[in-house]
Amino acid sequence: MTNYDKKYDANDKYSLRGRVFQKLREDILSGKYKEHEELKEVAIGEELGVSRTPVREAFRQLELEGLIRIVPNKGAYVTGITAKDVKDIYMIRSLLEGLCARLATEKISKEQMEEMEENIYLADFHEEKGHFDQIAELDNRFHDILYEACDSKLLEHTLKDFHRYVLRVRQKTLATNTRGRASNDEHRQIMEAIKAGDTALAEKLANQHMINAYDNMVKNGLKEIYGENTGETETAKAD
Amino acid sequence: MTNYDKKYDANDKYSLRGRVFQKLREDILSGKYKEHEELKEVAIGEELGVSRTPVREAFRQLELEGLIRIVPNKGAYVTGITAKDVKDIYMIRSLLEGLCARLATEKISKEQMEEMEENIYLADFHEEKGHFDQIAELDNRFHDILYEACDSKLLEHTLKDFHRYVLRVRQKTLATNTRGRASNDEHRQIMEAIKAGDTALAEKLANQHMINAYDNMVKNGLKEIYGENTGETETAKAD
DNA sequence: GCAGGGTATATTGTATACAATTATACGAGA
DNA sequence: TCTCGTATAATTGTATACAATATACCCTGC
Repeated sequence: MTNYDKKYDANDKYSLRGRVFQKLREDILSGKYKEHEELKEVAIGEELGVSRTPVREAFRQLELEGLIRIVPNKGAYVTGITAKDVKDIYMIRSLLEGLCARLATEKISKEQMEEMEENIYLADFHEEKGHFDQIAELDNRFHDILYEACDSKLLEHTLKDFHRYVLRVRQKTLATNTRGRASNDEHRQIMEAIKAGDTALAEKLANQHMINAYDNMVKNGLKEIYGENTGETETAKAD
Repeated sequence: MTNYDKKYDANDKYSLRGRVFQKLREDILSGKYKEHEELKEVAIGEELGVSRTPVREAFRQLELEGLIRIVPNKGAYVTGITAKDVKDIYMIRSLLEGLCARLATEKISKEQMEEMEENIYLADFHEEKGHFDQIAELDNRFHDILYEACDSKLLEHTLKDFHRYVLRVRQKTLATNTRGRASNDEHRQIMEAIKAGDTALAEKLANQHMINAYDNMVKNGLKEIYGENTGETETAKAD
């Protein structure tokens, strides 16, 4: 939750535990393991060529990240994510992204500002070309820059948690071309407010950005398809 | 992070791992293990009469809760909590407690409402008697009621995380008699706003409650004594 | 045929053994 | 005396063995 040092993160990619953790998280977020699917220690271990020990430790971490649920003496199950969860996350994120934008306005470095401008420029380019994967990638990156710029490890970590969590929605909702452009336009406005040093505006725009993103999801049938495992693999803008 | 079911929480108190986890968390929060102290797997294991396995798993959880930091192949260290961490937490909590109060206004059950009123009544009583431990206990409970009443597992879990985390401050700051009464008065106002169904007021009051709590900490020398391990054991109102 | 119980099996929980890594102590050489 | 390197000890990382628990199936009795 706090005091994170990139070099020694729990996601330590050099230990077996860390690799198992990352692999499983990836596979859950990408939809390889479906909701409510049971994860068996030996099966995962054999698949990755490791013993149960690192797998078990990875499970404990995944549980605290909310990706799986461990029932004592029974098993580990991929957690479901409900429409209400998504709604709650966006309510929370709306406030916290606003706070983050406000702080970032005062703390952002020159390099971060430049990367943010470049990000928006590139997103425009890929938008015209219809490169949806790159757009999604840049969208994620925009928010990560913002998180890093707020100069609060705690807020950064909290927001990254929520952001990562909501990425699962991409497995559930369809891509909508229009949102890509709208989202990037909102990013640009936020960036300009930050550049202009207008804390209040930056906060307000970031608040609204989340509300818009959520509204877009609802419009695109979040509620209808939720919890049904449509097997849909198309990516959506999850912001 | 979500979908928590009390019965099968990670804090599972029947497994050794769960007990070790709770014990260590308690000991860190209570100050038995000081900041930057190294926790050795065998030592902890022997002390609690268990092997390294459950200790290691507990460590992984404690790390994700931010209470310790694990350096690969080196050791586990109790994380420090800086004055800036505390400031950040209160900024975040100010927003989220506000959101929570707003949601609770619409979702609170009759039983929760009654417990909240009783809580305030009892706090008044203990305030007059000077029962500081009970006041602190009731203060914590007030917030827990609020968290449970907002009808959002995610928000509840997030707020409880932050709340628990900030309890460590009690090891660092002195008790102030005046804040106890002021805090309870604020609780009463929040409760009355919720009871009256005034969402906007409830949110605003909860926002301000956090700001006041933080200001009080700063006044009482949070910055000065922070990170110095004063060995002070007196409890403070951490709200 | 069905309900209840018990045994077999699968799976997780814990302990221990072994490997890899890091820290420490000590001595040789400059 | 200082520095570097090597050997040794301490500690964590991983694998495996064993224990406890839950599940499934079959068998028995009605």
